[in-house]
Amino acid sequence: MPELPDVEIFTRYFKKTALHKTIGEVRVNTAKVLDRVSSRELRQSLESKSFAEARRHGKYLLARFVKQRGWLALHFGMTGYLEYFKDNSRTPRHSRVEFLFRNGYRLAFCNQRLLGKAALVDSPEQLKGKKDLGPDAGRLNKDEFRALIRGSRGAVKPALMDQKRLAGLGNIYSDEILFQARVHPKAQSGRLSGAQADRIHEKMRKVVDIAVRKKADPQRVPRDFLLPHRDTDRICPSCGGRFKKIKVSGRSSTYCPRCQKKTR
DNA sequence: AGTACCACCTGACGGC
DNA sequence: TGCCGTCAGGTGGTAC
Repeated sequence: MPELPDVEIFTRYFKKTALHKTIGEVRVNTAKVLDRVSSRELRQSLESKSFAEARRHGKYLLARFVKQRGWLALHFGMTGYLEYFKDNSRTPRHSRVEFLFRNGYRLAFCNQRLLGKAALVDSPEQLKGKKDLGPDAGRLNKDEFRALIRGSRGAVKPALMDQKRLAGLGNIYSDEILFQARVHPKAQSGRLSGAQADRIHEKMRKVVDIAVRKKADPQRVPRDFLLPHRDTDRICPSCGGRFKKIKVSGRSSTYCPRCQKKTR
């Protein structure tokens, strides 16, 4: 599930539940999710420390811990989420790493499929450098976006999803943004008009903003979004036509052939 | 610089 | 009921 809006919600959840509490123990249930850090190293870095702040960049959650400098970086893959719960309640099924606070609660980093990652980095900047991440999609202004999107060749959808260009958008929200901007996912990025680029930017800001306000819950976004129709009736809320499903650079893409023409 | 394909994983779902 | 292929909102690597 996790794209920018989801990770934003996770970050807020993390802030509410995990900041300023002493970590008594770190439990690694599935070492596979550790990215270039051993269980031992993770434990030694975090035990008897606490998280002092958390932020998000693209699809990453970053949490700074204190009494020694360092940041925990979480990437959620396709099926990741966080769960904060009381020590004596049932552990979530796919809990891979757990932070056991001294207050008797735990935070679990859950992942059904093991595509998520937990890593330690020196700083958010170091992570951005290491992963070559572009600016966050939620904090990109119109001119930056225009230059970015028109400066790339190939189809517009893979450009939106390219984390090196701009960080945070994935398959679902890229489809949503292009639907609202009325641009075909295979439209050539470099041939977009200034007006089209600006429209995509405007919709990107709008979609991200609303999705976050609706807690990234597809059931709660407005009915004129693509999202609530994508896995249900597949009827375009704008024209009443059927959505089409195609592959665009290997990812399944849903769009409305009547509302989203390649050229306009 | 693009794209296409594969790999990494688990689990749900539909067809037979 | 069971087996099988397909698909899923992630990234990273390879080859062309």
